[in-house]
Amino acid sequence: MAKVGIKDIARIANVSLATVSRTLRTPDLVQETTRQRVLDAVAASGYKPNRMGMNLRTQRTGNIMAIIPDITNPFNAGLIRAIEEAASNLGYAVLLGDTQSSPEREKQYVDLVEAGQADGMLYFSGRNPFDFDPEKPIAEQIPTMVNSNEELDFDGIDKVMLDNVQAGRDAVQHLLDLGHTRIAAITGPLNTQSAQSRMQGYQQALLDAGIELDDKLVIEGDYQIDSGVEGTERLLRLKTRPTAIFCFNDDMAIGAINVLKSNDYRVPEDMSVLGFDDILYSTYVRPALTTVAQPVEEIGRICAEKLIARLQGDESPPEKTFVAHKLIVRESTGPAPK
Amino acid sequence: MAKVGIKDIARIANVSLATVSRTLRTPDLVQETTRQRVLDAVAASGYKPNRMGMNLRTQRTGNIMAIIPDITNPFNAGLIRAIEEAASNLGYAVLLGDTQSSPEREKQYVDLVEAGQADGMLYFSGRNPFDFDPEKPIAEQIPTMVNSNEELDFDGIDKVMLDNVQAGRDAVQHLLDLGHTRIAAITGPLNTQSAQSRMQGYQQALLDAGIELDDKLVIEGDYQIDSGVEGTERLLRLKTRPTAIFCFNDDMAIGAINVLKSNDYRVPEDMSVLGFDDILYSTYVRPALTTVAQPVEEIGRICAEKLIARLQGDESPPEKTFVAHKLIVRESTGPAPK
DNA sequence: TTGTAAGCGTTATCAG
DNA sequence: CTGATAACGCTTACAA
Repeated sequence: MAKVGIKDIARIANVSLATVSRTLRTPDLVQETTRQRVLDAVAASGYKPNRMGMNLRTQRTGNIMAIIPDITNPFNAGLIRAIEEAASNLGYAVLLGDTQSSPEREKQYVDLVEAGQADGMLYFSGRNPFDFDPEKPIAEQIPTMVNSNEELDFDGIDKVMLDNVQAGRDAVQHLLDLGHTRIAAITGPLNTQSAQSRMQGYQQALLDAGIELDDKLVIEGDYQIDSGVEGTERLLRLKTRPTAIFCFNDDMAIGAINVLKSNDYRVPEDMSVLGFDDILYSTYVRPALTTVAQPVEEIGRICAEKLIARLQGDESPPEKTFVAHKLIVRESTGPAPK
Repeated sequence: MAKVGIKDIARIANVSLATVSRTLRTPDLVQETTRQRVLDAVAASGYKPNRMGMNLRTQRTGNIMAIIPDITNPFNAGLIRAIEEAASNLGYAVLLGDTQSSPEREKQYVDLVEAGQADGMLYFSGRNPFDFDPEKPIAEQIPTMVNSNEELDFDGIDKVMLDNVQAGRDAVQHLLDLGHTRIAAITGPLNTQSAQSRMQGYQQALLDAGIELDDKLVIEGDYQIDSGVEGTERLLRLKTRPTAIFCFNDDMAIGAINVLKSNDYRVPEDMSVLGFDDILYSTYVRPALTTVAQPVEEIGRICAEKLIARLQGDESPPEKTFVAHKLIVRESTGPAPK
């Protein structure tokens, strides 16, 4: 590309560099006729102010970085879309950091932000990538950020969270209400806060209902379809089988239903399956998935808007915003078999 | 964040700015003892070279931008993941531009690249966002780029493409082989090159088999689940119904199967359904989807590697790389009903 | 209203 | 092997 710079415009329009810059940034400060001359030159030459120069001078990039475990998970993809939408409306571009849950990759992307490649970041992991001094104020040691999905174990930053304990309770309560007593769980990785909390909700609901916990009915998954498949296969081998399976996300529930059908179980007549997230496909699976919906659009939007507000000078104390989950009853859950 | 700069390091290590920079970029040029002193200072202070300064000076950002219609489409998400993976291995970060197929958003992201926010771009749309002079060499008028998925109507850039005509033929031939003669198509948007080409393949296969084309059997979709739903509903209302539906992507096929089941059709006994893309969910839908697979991982990787090779000085003539599709027969297609 | 000039944080050139 | 210094392209005091 033939590079045309601010100097060229200045020469063509016969003004100084400053005037060109002002015409583009603060047109009011520039006389009508001069402004027009400059704009004409810009249009004629197709000049685009160079971001690198601009970024360095203004100390901002106009980028925010989203650090996320896996973009092929539809929940995450929806999140990114919502973020992208909100950010774009506010004049920011989104840098994507897909980490495949690798701590090294997480650190690597955080480094990029700390080096000024982005003005701030959205962090959807529970692993602390920083190495800060807990004695000193945290805000001064880390980049501007919002944390969501998986909660970090320190305060002093904005967080957008779901009440996963209550969500877990609600899910199990729905199954209890349908008369189930042997309720299995295929969890997420148990070193994540989301899975731990849902697990806690699961246990609380059962205990409150006077049902004894059974280790055999809890299987650790990894939020991927395959682990729903394997988990369900294991459950079906048990001498006393469950009558319902609470999967900690929809992907695993889809895997579960698949195995059940392959083995001639009717869902929900023989076995109820409950998911989590309410991804698009949950409506189209047969039977349609009963699931705990997370408000993806809202989460993504709030995250982006909150971060950008901070970048634009919002100094209010960091807060934890809770978003509401909602049980969506479709066809994959039904009364416990006799 | 307390900003520590190259100056601070220079002071602490008692060397000049230049030496600090050299220690980090070209350690070989620096004496062992000095190097150690600098590295110690860097480690102690947690110094990260500022990208903005670096970018401006070196005239590169280390970013590539991926401009894509919709990240929530699993095929696109897989593409982005593959790109991200390959780019990250080569030391590049990926800027995401989700355009929701809006021409304005496409232009907007291209502008960002032209302004130097990224070193090059991957462009997955068929709409020309440029305003170049066809007389002059194109390469000098547009940023370094690779085009894929939907083909742009000009040459002189690298492209990574599927043979959509042949893929369409193969899909229809599979249905013909099963004895189907009334084969419907739910297409993508007919202003896209991918849909046009698949359509062409569809027509060719039918004509070659001596089957007359029937406009009523062709319905324009938009690659979203809903349009598969609506398209199928329309087909079912026809006096003489088709016995097979070729959907131009898997999402629409999933929508189609859903409608069929709701209306008590057995798939594939009463109606065959064929998809395109081979997204992850196509294995888990019931019946599992017969589909034309695109090698997503390969496409993403090639795109990223090709672009980065260009950015690193590859001057070979632009080429069009073809990737191979593959018909994957699962359960959603079967012999035509009598 | 406009121009001059400093400076953002690097890297690269050129001496020493 | 190391240091001084210019330059990358832009914005923004400050001066005129």
